[in-house]
Amino acid sequence: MDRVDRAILDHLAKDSSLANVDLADRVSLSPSACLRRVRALEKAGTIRGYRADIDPAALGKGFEVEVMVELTHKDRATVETIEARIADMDEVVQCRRLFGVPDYLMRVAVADVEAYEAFYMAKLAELPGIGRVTSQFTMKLVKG
Amino acid sequence: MDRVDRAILDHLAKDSSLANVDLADRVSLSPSACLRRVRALEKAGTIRGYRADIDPAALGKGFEVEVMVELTHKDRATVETIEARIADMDEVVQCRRLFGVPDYLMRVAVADVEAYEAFYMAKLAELPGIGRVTSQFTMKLVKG
DNA sequence: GGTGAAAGCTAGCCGGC
DNA sequence: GCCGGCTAGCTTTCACC
Repeated sequence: MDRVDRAILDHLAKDSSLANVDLADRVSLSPSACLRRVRALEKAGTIRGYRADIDPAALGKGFEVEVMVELTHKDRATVETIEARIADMDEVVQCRRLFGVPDYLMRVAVADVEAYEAFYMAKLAELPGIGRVTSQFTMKLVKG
Repeated sequence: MDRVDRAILDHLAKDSSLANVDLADRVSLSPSACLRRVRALEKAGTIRGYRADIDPAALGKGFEVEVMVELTHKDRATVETIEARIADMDEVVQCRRLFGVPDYLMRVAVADVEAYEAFYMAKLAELPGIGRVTSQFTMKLVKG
């Protein structure tokens, strides 16, 4: 893991459709040496895979909401039930259980406000042991 | 945008290193027809690009913290200064200004707890107009 | 780490439905 | 208008230096 490896990772993180010959050129290496490093990084698990970056709006997920959830009951059975059902919800992009308050921080992606309201009433509010739920819409994406 | 397009997006989102011939096979299309659809999706902006998925730990960013920030002063000058400086911080993976409380929700990635403490004291707490800051470590990534 | 040759893939052009 | 087959050109990938 040296300067060249980091340069390779940097380029591939931005654009993995880059041909190996071009990548080799940018990191000042021969194509074969470059490819060997890339394969080694894949094998070591440093490169976990290659993904297409899809516009969320095209999948009806252009509307993102940050949701903070607090529980009224935190017994094991309730927590396990909630988490299993959350993991099954297509609208939930990410969900983490925190150490402090709130208990859960999740990101929900749907088509629009109506879709969010439907999700909230039909799915989120129906979960057992759910207490205060705060849904936050982002005013500005400062970074990321 | 039909069933086949969605299948293509689904496959490429999971693994974009898939060769066009194999992708064509999985969506039951000829390679040429499949490639035409992929190029059309790229041109339309539905596929925004291709990225390598890098293990954060390999880049010294294996320790993630959710940070909620409230401001004491929300005048325009303060907000603009804060946001410009936050956008420049390598440790900040994502930062969004919310409509409600807290004012900012951000995700910070560093090597370990010590690195986070250093970031907190040297950079975050030094920003102008900063009020209550809550740093939350995630107990469990339920989804995402 | 670099060089060269073989295999594989992409991508444009054609006809067909 | 969209799909499938074919060929040309380039890229990946391997053995060897």
